Amino acid sequence: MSVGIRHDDLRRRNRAMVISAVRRAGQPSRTEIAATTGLSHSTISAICSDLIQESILTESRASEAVSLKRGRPQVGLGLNPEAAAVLAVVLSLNFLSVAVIDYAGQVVAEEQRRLDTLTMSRDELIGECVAIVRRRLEDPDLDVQSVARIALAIQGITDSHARAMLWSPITPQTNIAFADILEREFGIPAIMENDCNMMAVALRWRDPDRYRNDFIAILLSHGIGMGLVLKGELFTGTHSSGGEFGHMIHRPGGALCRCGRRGCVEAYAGNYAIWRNARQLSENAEPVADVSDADMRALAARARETDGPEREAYRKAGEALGFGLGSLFALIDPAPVAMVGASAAAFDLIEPALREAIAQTAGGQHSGSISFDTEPNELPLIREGCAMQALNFVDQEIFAPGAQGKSGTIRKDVA
Amino acid sequence: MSVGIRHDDLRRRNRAMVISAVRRAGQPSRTEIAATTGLSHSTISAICSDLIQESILTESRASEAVSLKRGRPQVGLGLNPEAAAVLAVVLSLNFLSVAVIDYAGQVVAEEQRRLDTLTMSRDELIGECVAIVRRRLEDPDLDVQSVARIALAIQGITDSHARAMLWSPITPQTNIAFADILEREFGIPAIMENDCNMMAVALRWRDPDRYRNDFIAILLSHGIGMGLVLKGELFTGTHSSGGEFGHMIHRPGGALCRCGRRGCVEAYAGNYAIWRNARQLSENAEPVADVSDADMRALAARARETDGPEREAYRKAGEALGFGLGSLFALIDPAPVAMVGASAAAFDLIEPALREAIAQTAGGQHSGSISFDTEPNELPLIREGCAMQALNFVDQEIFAPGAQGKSGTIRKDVA
DNA sequence: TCTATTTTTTCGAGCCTCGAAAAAACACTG
DNA sequence: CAGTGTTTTTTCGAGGCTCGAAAAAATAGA
Repeated sequence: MSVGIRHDDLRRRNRAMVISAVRRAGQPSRTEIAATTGLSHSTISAICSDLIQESILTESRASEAVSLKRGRPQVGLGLNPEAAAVLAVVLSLNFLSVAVIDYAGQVVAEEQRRLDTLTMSRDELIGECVAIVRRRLEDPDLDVQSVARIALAIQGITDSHARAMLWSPITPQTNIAFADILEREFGIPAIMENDCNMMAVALRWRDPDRYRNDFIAILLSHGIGMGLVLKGELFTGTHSSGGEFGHMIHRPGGALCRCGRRGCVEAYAGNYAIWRNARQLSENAEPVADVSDADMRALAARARETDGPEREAYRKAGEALGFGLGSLFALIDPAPVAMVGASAAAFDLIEPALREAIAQTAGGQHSGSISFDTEPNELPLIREGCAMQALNFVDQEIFAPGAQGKSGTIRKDVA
Repeated sequence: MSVGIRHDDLRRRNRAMVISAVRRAGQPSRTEIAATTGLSHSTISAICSDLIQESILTESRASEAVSLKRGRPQVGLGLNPEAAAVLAVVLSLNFLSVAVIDYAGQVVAEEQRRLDTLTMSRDELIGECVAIVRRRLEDPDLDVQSVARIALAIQGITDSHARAMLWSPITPQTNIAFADILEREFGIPAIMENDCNMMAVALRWRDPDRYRNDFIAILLSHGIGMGLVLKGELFTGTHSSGGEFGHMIHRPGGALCRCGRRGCVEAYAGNYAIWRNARQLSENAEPVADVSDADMRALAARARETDGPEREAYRKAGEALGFGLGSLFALIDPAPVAMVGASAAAFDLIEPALREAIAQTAGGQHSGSISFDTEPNELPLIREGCAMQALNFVDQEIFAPGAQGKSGTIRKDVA
């Protein structure tokens, strides 16, 4: 069962709260931090003075704008960019990218690389990931000592401990424990995340007003993915990254899905499915491996022009997404939705049928109030989410325990 | 955002841990509690001595069995049955029941009553609930002062704050704030729970080995309901009790559901749907209001005898449940399932088609390892769950803060 | 320069948990 | 039956943490 609270946990947790308050607010004063955390001014003062001593926070004498008030001006506190750095690695179809992000969240270096992920061997794939990380770590401008975390996001299913890729559409390989591999290779804590989950994390940082405690990020791409935040927490399955919205069943025994099964939402709404329907191929036709963004754009253009099979294909996609969302809403209640990925640019073609379908489901009672946002470019989102997830780890697990907390970590390992 | 930890929270939380350790373990010694909570012996000793002083725990000199060891014998600690009492009220179709449960979890009194919920007016329905509670509270054997919580479970949708029934199949009335009504009437904290959620809570208390952190309880009755526990927490929707598994879409535009929509899982697997299919009525036929348990048993008997429309009706039910579970498993990964309710007695007729359907879904890869338990009688489960939920509230919210904690509660109200 | 105002730090009080040692309560042994 | 060993529980002082109140610091306005 859950464990009792030790006395030393208290400081650790409150330090964590202060750090995350600073990360969220940007340049808050001690007074503002006290207000948002509910802790007393004296406690905040003590914690902040520790954190500054440890070079985690910096005083940014940010009197500038706000000095309209009388009284002693507030001193803004900021994250010290040099306190740490993290690496965000994103592996997607035929594409590998890495970014080095400082502790304040700014990108300080990046590198991108085209690969042929579908045909690479297991060792080649791992080798490329290790190599791109190594090149960044060998950058003379980077203090390797400061790199505190590597986060790797991949399209596909990861395990719930965020250690391994279990399955991915971008490679025939399965069960690659990327997190363990990178940790062993570089001696830096690493984590393996699902791409759609990272999209959701990033959306929350980008627009916390809209994407607060409960929302859905759906990736409309070659396949269909989902990142789900419920009650302020990233939702994951019990064993895997979960949230395989694309493989909920839309029509039992229906169209052939890339996963080999039939009737999945993806088999109607994935790019290959839209392509297949637009071409008026059989629902049993083998899904094509890839459809270029240009081809999809052409398809969408044609659908907008004439009421032919292309438009019908998008309609079917909308219907599948709508009934899928309806079933999802039956479970979790309606929530704001972000449509991400190339096909989000064609959401105008998808939306009517989608809304019509939702209206026929349990979520339908609020179908008018459900709002959709679109964001055609998923890669920056995934990278941002990755970076925030990694920085969050540094905040909570490395800096919150503090210097003597390290002995605490060791004790935990021993126990 | 989440709030910092005050110093006084520490004691409150650790008291809560001790209380829940005792509730779980039955008669643990101080040493055992120290082991399960991870707190030091001295802390446990201090907390226990407080709790005994406050008559929340009792020392039960339970040397009896375990005195095979040398050394000072352990002193068992138990919950003091007289420390408090709770009321568990269960409102289901044409049936209202209440039980008084002491702090140790034993039923000390109960009352049941037949009603005609479908035709009762709003005031009559509320009146019956208030009256049955009042009769229990007026029982001279009961110390009214000790009643610390009323939990009311109802078939249907409740709100996520557990205050009101939003919609229920047992009555045409909607939006009844039962929790507020009972609180105002009796001045006792009350809560409004969903019946299936309470089933899940009870299952976990009954068999914590099987129903630990992730599992599903499905009610097979006139309608189809679900209680879901994920990561050790009862899963609820963002606005409502959520988990409306029965209204996930099985076949878009399909059979007419009791909710007025089409193609819901329930429209194939609810008693009325099985009845409708067994009678070979149209899928558009209006759902009947109720099918007696005897009729359903006769249906099942006939389905076991001959391969006619009855058997086919159960097959369709299994198929709908299977594809529904498959979609659910796509979202949360497979988990143990308990089939509860009268139709669980016919699970032998449902299971083959259910497993066949699951095998065609994303959850299918583990379809062999998914295990189903059946429990035909839902009412005792719901009442148990209600009682545990109420007792848990008393543990966490009343006894954990302790005597001076009450000022804390007041301060919270003010803030 | 003085005053009012707001932010931040300082300081002592009050709790809480912990480890070590002591006390308690028994079984076993000769 | 007294002495010894063992295990559980309590006691006690040390060390931390947060809090409120008061003091100090830093500025705008008069």
